[in-house]
Amino acid sequence: MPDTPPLGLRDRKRIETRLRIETAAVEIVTAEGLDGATVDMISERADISPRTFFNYFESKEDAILGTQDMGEVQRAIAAGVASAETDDLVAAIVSTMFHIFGPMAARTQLKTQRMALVQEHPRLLSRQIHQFTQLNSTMAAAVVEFLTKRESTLPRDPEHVAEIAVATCVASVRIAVKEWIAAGATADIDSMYLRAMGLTRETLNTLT
Amino acid sequence: MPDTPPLGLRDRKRIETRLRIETAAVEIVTAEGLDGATVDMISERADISPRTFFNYFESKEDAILGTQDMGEVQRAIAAGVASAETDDLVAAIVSTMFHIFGPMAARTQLKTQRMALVQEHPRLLSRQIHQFTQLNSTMAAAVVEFLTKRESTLPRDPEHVAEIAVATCVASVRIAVKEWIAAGATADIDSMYLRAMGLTRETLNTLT
DNA sequence: GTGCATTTTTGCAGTCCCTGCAATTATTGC
DNA sequence: GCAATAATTGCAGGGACTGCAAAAATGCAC
Repeated sequence: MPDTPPLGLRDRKRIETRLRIETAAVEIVTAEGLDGATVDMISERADISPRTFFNYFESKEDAILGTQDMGEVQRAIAAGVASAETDDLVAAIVSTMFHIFGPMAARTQLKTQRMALVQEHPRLLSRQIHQFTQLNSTMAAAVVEFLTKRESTLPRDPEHVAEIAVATCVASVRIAVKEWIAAGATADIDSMYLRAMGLTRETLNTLT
Repeated sequence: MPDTPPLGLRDRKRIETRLRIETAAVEIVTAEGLDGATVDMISERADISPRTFFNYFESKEDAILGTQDMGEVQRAIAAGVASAETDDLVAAIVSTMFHIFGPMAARTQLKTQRMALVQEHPRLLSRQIHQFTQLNSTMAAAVVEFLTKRESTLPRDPEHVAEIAVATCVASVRIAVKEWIAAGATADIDSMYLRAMGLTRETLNTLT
């Protein structure tokens, strides 16, 4: 972790502008819908020229989703899963996800609105899923490590089983988050975690 | 299953035109890259006007992916899952997927090139995920119907459990298909089906 | 502060994707 | 052949996005 170097005025302005664009994008899309919001509108509210918009983001969708620094997150998740205290794989995966993403989801107006938009617009969801694709394989690798350490009998194809296991848990978390948003994003994070766990268990029950 | 009604000239031409567009799209993108291929080029090679292109496909990406009318597929899947002979939910989902998609996966030059393109261009992958998202919710609804009919004790949240169950099965099928392609797409479909079932079982075992 | 190098912002022209509309052409059932 | 229906097409236009070069802002010496 390199400590923050002192930012000059230039960099501070750049960060602030970026945030202004993200905020404007989320607000306008919330109000006007995904197709109703134009880059011109967003730029105007963010107080920049339309051309500058594309200096900050490659596409309208990217601005709405904001920027994810996935490298950091990936390392954290891998470490979290592999070093989980429990022997329960589901708990290891789900709790790690909440430990990593929970703090990021600290309720700012921006993040909450953004999550709602992702639920609402499939186009955004698929783009986000795509961003998360790399993350899934990282998680799968961590799960393999988890299994190698704890399970006396490994499944025949640890890697593939791990991928499916991750898919299952991620789906549960996604649903729990969706419910959380639908309920107004008021409940605390812990209850969302418990909900995701419960859903997974019920599903496993139903499938076996 | 309604037996094939005799197709008139009109319908035959439509099917043929659609195929011509898909082929032209894949060929040109293969040659020129995703951004180098324009709708105008594709239309010219397919011998239609650019405007007609958009009568067949919503977007350039859809033409490359060869998006079938998902409505048809969705109805088939819903019917397949709901009317499965088995009481095993996993078998119902996985076997329905293979029954619907198996025949579509017959190996052609077109399909092989298409799969390569999807690997190569993240944007196409993103779009494909989008298509699958719609399909997933249809399947989830069918699973709810399945559960309502067969299970004496329904889970507390049938819809959500169904979504997670579908995610799990779809992930298994995806892996089985990936293996199949990696192995040169030579083995028969049935072995792929058995593989997907086996993977799911192993995963459920590991998770519980 | 002043001057100079670097970075950022901006306008502009242009390409491409995609849509609605209305005219034209092709197929179908009679 | 003739009307009904469906497919194709051209056209006008909006919106996303890019390259380029001018203009403004910033950083850094002095």
